[in-house]
Amino acid sequence: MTKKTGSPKAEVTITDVAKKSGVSIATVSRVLNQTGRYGDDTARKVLAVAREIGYTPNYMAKSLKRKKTEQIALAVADMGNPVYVAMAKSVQQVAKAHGYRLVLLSTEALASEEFGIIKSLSRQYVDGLIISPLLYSDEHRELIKEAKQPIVVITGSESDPDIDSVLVDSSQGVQLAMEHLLAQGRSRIAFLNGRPDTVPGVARLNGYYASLIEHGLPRDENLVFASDFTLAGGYQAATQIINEGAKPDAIMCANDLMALGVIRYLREQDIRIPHDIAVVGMDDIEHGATAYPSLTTVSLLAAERGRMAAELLLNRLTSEEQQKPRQLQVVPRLIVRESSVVVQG
Amino acid sequence: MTKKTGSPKAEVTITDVAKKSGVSIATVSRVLNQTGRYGDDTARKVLAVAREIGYTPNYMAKSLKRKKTEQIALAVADMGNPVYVAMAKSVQQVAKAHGYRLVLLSTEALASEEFGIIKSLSRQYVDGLIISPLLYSDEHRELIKEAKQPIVVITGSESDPDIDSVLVDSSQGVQLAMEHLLAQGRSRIAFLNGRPDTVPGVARLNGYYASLIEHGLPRDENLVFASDFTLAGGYQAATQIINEGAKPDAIMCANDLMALGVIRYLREQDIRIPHDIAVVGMDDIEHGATAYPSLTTVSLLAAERGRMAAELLLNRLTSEEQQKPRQLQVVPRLIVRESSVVVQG
DNA sequence: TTGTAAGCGTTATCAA
DNA sequence: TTGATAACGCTTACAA
Repeated sequence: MTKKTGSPKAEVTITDVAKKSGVSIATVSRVLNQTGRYGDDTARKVLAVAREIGYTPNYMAKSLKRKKTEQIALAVADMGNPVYVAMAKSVQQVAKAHGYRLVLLSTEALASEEFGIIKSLSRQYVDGLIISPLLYSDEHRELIKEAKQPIVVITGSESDPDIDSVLVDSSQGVQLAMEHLLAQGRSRIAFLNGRPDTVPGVARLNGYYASLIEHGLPRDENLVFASDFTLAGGYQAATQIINEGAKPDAIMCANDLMALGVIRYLREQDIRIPHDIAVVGMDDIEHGATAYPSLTTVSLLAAERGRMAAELLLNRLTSEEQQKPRQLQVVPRLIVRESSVVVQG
Repeated sequence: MTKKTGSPKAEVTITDVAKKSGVSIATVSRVLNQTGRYGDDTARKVLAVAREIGYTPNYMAKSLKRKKTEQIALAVADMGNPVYVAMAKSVQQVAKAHGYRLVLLSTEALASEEFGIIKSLSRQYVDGLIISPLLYSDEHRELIKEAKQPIVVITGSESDPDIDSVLVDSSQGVQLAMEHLLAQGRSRIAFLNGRPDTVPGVARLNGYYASLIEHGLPRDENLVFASDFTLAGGYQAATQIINEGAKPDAIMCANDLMALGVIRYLREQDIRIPHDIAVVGMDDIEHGATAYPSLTTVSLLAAERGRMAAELLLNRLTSEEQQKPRQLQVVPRLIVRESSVVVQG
């Protein structure tokens, strides 16, 4: 009997193991899952046969029956943003500690993808989902409530009492940074937003306006810019900010990636940071600390939020009793580095 | 009839739809999948009912029957490394174009995770896998050949003719960079490796030694360092390189992330780059172009390799005829930026 | 055009 | 301690 190379390898099932070891499939199942009772000899035999013929369980069948996959998913807008990677890492830790695996889903900032994931969660083969949606409309919320699997949302400050959420008020974060900039004597502060039609986009812009009002500063639309939440987006927007003559003495960026792009452009133009223009970001990604000059930023505690969300979700998944939805909150923290304070001397 | 809030939502199945619309489950299936023949009226009715009672297919059952999930997985060592993100993005594009979804798996540089993924691929609920393993032992290869689902490996130059692979000789890449540094008049070139027990670690170190030999340079073990393939790893190693008195005039880093960490430390110490020490990385991540000074690097065409691997895999998945395994290769490219050439004037 | 029924590979209940 | 057997929710011959 020869094995035809390249032919689709036949699936060896629990039935094969049962036949070859002369027991019933029920017994094989019990031995393999160490459930119920079975004899020592039987176990040895079954295990040996299973190894010999290369049995490997079919998880499709298994989870169809058990109604669980022991996997959770994390859906974020852009894996290219280190802040989401940091979040993913802490989610993965928690998941692993509970015997769950993490599946990463990148929506590429597409609302359609977000919808798709929520709508047919079972297609992801997971028991639950953590999602940090870029868009969070009523429709999103409706879908989330109707979902058959537990979902935890990581988002801004607008919470829905019926949805498990981990919140952070990034508008407040922007205000923190604005205070700082103002305290440093900056007065023409430009705001570089990411996509303004997104949850973070809206919140951060609002924070900017709120600061202006609080400090009795004029609202100058010529100082407001928008681009993508990316390095390239920041770089590209910087060319605009500089060349359209807005003449700011500081640029408040909606995230670190953009801020890094801005720094790059300013440096290329020999504009001194922070002397000529101060730059502040948001998210506290590792590259910010490493940049030159190092980037002042506002931490939104991504890792912490990931951990909280994961614990919330796993608690839902593993605990028996029905608990009502919970909203957890985290508060932004300002991290001052070189890009915003002029060193005298 | 009241809906008990918070109670586990009951799964609505194809049977419910069938009952409520007064047809058989077979018909429902046909309508929902637009397969076989069915009457227009029936279709309308079924669709309406399905929507009304919120039917959503159970993918577990579906793929148990059909033996396909229309998903593929990409397993990489560290999602925190932008080079893998770039790779993931191009894989995702190809996958999407073929109607497949991409599931991201991060092994956190753990060999055990890599093994686990290959061994029980069915647990990932995917039809195929692309893996860029940090370790690639005989055992890895054995497992890959025995796998029931197609696997494509993205790795160095040591190919196995029985395994679909996308290769790049990073040793050659290091040599390219070394030529460049030597041409710039550097003579005490330190090598900062990542984990030396990994595929890239071994290859890159070999490239370094090969260059030395080729140019008749002495092999000085005091110039060889190793750390993690991360930003923090690079930073930490730089403190060693500088403080242990190796006195190099250039540092060849095994990847960009490490190089960025090195640059950070050198700058903190007011060591001029490239004047005092030139720095070169490898991978060509976006942050390298943005760094200060911008980073000379060697592109290993990550995006390109991702695309090739994805196409190879999807071809396996969708084409009927059995083809024999293929090995594709890509060649490294030097990208010269500020960190390695002194500008005169 | 539709329905019946046989699986897909498991787990789990119930007898033996 | 073990074995039949009925699900799990779906697709797909085969019949009607």
